[in-house]
Amino acid sequence: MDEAGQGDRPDGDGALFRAARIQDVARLADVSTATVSRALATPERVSPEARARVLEAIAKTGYVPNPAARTLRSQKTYMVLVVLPDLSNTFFSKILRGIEETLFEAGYGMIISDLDGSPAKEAHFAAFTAAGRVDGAILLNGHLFGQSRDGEGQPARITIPLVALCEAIPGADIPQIEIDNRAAASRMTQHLAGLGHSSIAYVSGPAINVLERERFQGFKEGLQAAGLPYDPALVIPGDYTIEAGVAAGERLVAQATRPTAVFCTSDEMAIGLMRTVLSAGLRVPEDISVAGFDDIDFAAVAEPSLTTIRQPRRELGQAAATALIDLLQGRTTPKRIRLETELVVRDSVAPLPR
Amino acid sequence: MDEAGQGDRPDGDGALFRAARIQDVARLADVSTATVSRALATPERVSPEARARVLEAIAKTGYVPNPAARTLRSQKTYMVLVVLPDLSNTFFSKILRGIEETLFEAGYGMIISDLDGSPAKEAHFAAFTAAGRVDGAILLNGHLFGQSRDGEGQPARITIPLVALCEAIPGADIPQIEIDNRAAASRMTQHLAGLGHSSIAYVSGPAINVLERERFQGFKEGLQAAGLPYDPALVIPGDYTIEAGVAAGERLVAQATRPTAVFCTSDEMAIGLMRTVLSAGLRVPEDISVAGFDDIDFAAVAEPSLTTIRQPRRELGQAAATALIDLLQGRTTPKRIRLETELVVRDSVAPLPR
DNA sequence: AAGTTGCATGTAATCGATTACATAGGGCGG
DNA sequence: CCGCCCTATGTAATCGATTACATGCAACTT
Repeated sequence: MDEAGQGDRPDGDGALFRAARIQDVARLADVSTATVSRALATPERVSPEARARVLEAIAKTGYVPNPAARTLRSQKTYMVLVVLPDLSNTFFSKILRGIEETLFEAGYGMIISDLDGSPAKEAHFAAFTAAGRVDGAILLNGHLFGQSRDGEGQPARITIPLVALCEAIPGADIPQIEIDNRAAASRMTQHLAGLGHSSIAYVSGPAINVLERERFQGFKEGLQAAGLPYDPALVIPGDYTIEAGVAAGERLVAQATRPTAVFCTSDEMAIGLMRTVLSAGLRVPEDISVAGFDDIDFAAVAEPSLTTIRQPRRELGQAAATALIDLLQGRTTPKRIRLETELVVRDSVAPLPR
Repeated sequence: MDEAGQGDRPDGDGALFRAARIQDVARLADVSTATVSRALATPERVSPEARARVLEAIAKTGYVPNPAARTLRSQKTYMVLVVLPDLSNTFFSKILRGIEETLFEAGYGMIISDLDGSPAKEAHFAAFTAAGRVDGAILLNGHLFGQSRDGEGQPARITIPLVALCEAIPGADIPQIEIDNRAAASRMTQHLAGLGHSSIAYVSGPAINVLERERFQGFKEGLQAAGLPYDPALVIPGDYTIEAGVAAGERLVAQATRPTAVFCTSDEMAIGLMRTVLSAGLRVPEDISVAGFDDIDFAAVAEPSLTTIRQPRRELGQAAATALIDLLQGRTTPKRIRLETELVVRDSVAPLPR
């Protein structure tokens, strides 16, 4: 054994505490460190007796393998990087929870990077992955490291498994987990049209965004399916934020002739927009119907409650984590996973009054 | 398809790509690995010439120090654990952003643990810190590892620096970063009373919660300062969620005699409550004034917009991260940091009509 | 009975940095 | 001119696990 009482457990005398190492466990169980390691990693390759002694010694010492040492040797970190554009956005945080849950169950930890639109951070995290700090990454930001959103620039040389979540990354040969944005947008558009609305405004996301492109496509398809013409004048630019919704609302109330329905491509925008048009004295849905997208928690308690498209956010996170874990553990995973959305009908949309 | 293609260096010859190690840099700069290490960690202890050669070699090779090796030897991870009760809650996610920002600037990474009320996860993360996976932790959950919220149980032996954020941890000798919940609640109560309300309901947080205790105390103090009696019948139990607000609202509308104002201790509850009372045909604020707490983004666009207490969430996160970094780097930090809140007057509260 | 196979285990190399200690050389005081 | 100190640098130990390889032994084959 070590000097005097080896590391001295404090339970009792308050001596200095030193975490147990594999060596301590090995000594206590009267086996080699190799056997301890095997008892944990590949129990079937160790005799039941040895295993029992090892487990007992581990329980007694409170041994926890040192992750740095383990990583250094095995080149595995059991850490996953999650890259997202805005941590403070409700939409992402529920997805994160799904990710975290699943990773946790599989024994992985999660490191979060809020890019915040900063190229410096992006470079940093690219180096991060290159340095072997994580085994894999889930990208929620719609583009690869070092590449701008429109696909320009050299993607950094990342050699670890990646998974794209929500925003598909065009041209990247990695699994994509998403919803069918086009179909969902089309469905909502047809829902509005089916209620008699023929003048439907569309509040967009950022133009470069993949989601936006798909939803916009879906919007146009929906119009077409309903036999309505597409009028570019009814497209109001937005960026998914509450403020953008407020701005869009101001633009609407200022107009002489107004659409009878507005399809906002995020609930935040829908809520901001409703707020503005209500303040201007219009009624929702009597004077104007408003639809959202995402079904965030506040959609159900907005005033009026918001008709929207529900995205299974938690499940999206879980699916992405599962896909990544599959890759990390050498299994295969589908290149594209699409989860179902749901049209949630509430009070902010009404039939066009006669 | 892994071999041959993936893993080999695209720039040029297609030789196998292997991340540069300190050895490679040392060779290229014609110095020892010790000098490379010193050139990075303590540049002033290396001659300018050697430093220049090292930096050049690093640029050329794209060398990034292997964190596992560094950690193993130096016992520093440059990682911070953030423990929080609910990742999907808007309130926390904005705080997280403040934390992440500050940690990032100081060269630290962030690992997030969403406890989700699970003791198993808690044990896991306690082991996590014990295993030296992080240098320090920020606790947003109001209690120490292994200790239930009411302070029972042995706190796990955590030997790394900790900081408590938002929810002070009674009895723990660690820096606490928070707002003055009592003063803020008292202020809001007096605001309501000052508008003529003498029957003010209070929708509480979870009873065991430290925030709740302080806010409740502040509520009672505010009543007293305004010369109003405290009536236990006007206290409605809640837990900060939208659903709790909805439930509280249902309870209110069912009552024969109603208070003229309601102070909800979270914006989520206020919004849920408003929704319910509005649906029941009451008007806010004409029939009943509603106040919230936190000033989340949706407070400003609620219908009506919500009078509330603004917590500087981003700054809280930044302050906690700064305090922790100070501790990690051997500096001292105040035991208690209190950030200012602000009473935000909007439309959900009105003077008591004559 | 000799040879083969395979299991359980131990020995020691290894991962890639940091850092304690050793050493060489240059400047300076006496 | 000698010795001392200080600076810059190199050598090698070290962090704590995993794992390639070696070994001993029992069981099984022929």
